[in-house]
Order: sequence, then structure tokens, then C-alpha cells
Amino acid sequence: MTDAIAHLVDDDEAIRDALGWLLRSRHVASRAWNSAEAFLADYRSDMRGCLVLDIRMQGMSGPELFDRLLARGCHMPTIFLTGHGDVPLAVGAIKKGAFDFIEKPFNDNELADRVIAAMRRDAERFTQTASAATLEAKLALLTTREREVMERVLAGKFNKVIADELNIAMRTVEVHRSRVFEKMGVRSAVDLAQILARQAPRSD
Amino acid sequence: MTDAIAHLVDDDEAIRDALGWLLRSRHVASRAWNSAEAFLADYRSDMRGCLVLDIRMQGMSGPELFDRLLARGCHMPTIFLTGHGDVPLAVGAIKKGAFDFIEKPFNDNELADRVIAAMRRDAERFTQTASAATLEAKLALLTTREREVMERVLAGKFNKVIADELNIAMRTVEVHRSRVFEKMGVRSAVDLAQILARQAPRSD
DNA sequence: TGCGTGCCTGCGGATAACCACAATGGTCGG
DNA sequence: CCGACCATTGTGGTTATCCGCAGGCACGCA
Repeated sequence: MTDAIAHLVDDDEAIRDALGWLLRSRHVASRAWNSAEAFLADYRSDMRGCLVLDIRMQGMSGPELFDRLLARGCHMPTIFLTGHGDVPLAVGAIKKGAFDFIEKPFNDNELADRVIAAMRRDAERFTQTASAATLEAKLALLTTREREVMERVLAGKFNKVIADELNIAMRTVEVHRSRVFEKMGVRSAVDLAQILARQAPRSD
Repeated sequence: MTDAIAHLVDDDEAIRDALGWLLRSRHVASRAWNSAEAFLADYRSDMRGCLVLDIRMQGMSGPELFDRLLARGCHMPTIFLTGHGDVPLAVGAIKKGAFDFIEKPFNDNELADRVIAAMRRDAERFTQTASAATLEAKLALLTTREREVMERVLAGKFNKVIADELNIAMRTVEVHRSRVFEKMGVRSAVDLAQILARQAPRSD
């Protein structure tokens, strides 16, 4: 796991340097790349922090890099910098989940504030994702049978009915049920229902 | 409850007419207003459909109208039309929840598609909101005591413990618990937990 | 004052859930 | 072949939940 930093991608050295200094003055660590290709080559899914991408660059553009990163499962909050007021581009980027879209020349303080906000969002998303991952990990430990029983428990069915549906003895259902609670780290079906409903509102 | 229509707000009669014809050709009913003020005067919270707002108008602007409507709890998907590529405005509008931001001159088919998509989203939101409202209504029927018991049931506590905390007999808890299930229309604590967790992930 | 409603309680029984103890049989990898 | 893991089942007992039946107390409204 790398540290949380601002990842700057811009083909203009002056901008890279300016941003680096600006952020440092606000106690935000950063690293810069001079092209989308260079960043993509270094990209690792465990990077944390935020992205600051220039729209127009030699070679791959900022939005294109953004798309590639999305495809690779990158969820870092992304701020676009542009000197060309391109509305459809901005609207498209925001709708795809970009964090913000800022026109050059930018106000230093404002930009730094946005970067900091983006870093904060990433941190929030991270902790939240971590708990979701923990839950996934626990679910993965369940055996097939246990999952079948769990589904029916969550449907509010009696052990008796579940036993009937699965053609097994009620005692067996009790055992599975108990193991599910144990593995999932809950003490009752109510707890389990709430945890799953919160983390996966529409999936399972 | 009014029917779902596209609500057009533009001070240019030519545009209003053109949009009306365009949408009619796609079987979308619409009504037009020649100013933000006029629409605001007619606005009712039970309006359904979508909004198509011009950015620049005599008097109140589209974005300002949007803000006023938000303040009044309007959640109709809103499409902004603009001839002036104003990036910060577009970004701000999208981030505030605008459905789309389209530059004039617009492509007829594209705009109609977006309007139809907006209408569909409104319909989805409506049905979803309806169930949430039903749930709220049911919750409102609970007495104070019943709510107190419900909270604790959802916390996975035994009736015995709940009785202790509330300084009442276990039998009384059972009665309240039973009434809660009855009023909420569920058959078990598990069902209740799931319904509430889905509809109100972070509130109660 | 009578009625409705909310809140409280007890008794007793049916049903469901939870659990410790104990055991059988199958699969899979070392 | 053995150990680990999984699915399965039984016995017997404790605890919880769910309900019908019955009743009491307080408050506010007609």
C-alpha cells in the first residue's frame, strides 16, 4: 500500500513544479508525471490520494487517461485542469465521476482546497471500502451450504422450512446457521441482515 | 398529482415552440413558460417529469431557478441549455444534481433522447420514493414506546434485556414488539431490519 | 361519565432457536 | 493412510419467541 499523495499529470513542467510547490506549502505530498503514458505505466491499483490531470497533453489526453484508469478500477478522486472551456468534456467527466473540473488559470488556494477535499474523499472511500472488503472476505469463507442456509434465514424462514427446502434435517440447519453467525461475526440474524443490507443494498 | 411532462423554461419563443414540437414528435407531453419567475409561480411539488432550463434568461437565470427549486424540494431531473460555454456553471450544475448540460445549437434527436432519459429517471425515482414514503407513514403510526422497543429489537437485544432497560415486564415488550411487526407489515425482526436498512442506510 | 387509545402486566402453552455432546461418511491433499 | 474440512444427524435440555385470554390504570374527548 502506497502513501496517499496527489498524483499530478501534466506535460508542462512549469505547471508541475508550481503545483508541487503549492501543495507542499499546504502539507500535501505529491508526485508528478509528464505524460498520461508515463503515469499509466507506473499506475498501481494500491495507489491512494487523488489525481490532477491536464486535459490537453502531448499524446494521450487527460480524459482518455481517466477512462483507462476507470477501466482498471481506479477510484481516486480526479480533478481536471483545462485552459479550453470545453463544456461537453466537463459535463462528461463529471458524470463519469470526476471530482472536479477547474479552468486555468486557477486560483492557487482554491485548487489546493479542492485537492485536499479530494484527498479526504479518498480517505473516506478507503475506510468504507475496507469494511466492505472485510465483509466480502467473511462471505467468501462460507461454504456453499452455509450460504444457502443464510439466504433463507435472511428471507425470514423458519429452520424447519429451510430444512424442508434443502431436504436436510433441522439439526443440520441449526449447525449451518450457527456457523454462519460465527464466521460473519454477528450474534443474531437481525445483525446479519442489517450488515448485509447496508453494505450491499441491491446485490445479494 | 399532475401528469409527467417536460417543463420547458426559456424566454425565447422560437426555442419553446421548437422544443414543444420536437418532443411532441417523440410522444412527450410538455408545457412551456417564458421566464423562471413564471415557472416558479406555477411550481407545485407534485409536478412530475423533467425540467429543461435555459441558462441565460431575462430576469432570473436557469441556474438560479434550479437553486430555488432545490430549496423547495424539487427533484425533477433537470437539463440545462446554454449557448455560452460556461464550464464552472456546467460543473456546478452537474455537481448539484443536474441531469445534463447541453450546448446550443443542440442536435434534436440527442436532446429528445436526453429528455426521455430524464423522464424515465423521474419515473424511477417516483416509484422508489413512494415506497420510502409508505415506510415513513408506517413508522409514523408507531407509538413512542413501540419505537423504543423497535430500536432495541433492531440492536439484536433479547426481550428480557429490553424489558430491563425500559423497566417494564417482558410480556409488555412482547406486546409492543408484536404491534411493531403488525404495523410495519413484516413477519419477523429480520424482515424489519432489512427494510429499514435498505430505505434508511444512515438515518435511524 | 362513557369510550377510545396507549401502556402495563400475569398465566400458561405452543413453537422456534440455541447448544453441548456425540457420531457417521465423503473428499482432498500430503 | 491420515488429518483437515465439510455435510449430515441424533438426543436432550435451556432459553426465547409468539400468542390468546384476562385484566388494570391513566388521559383526553364527546
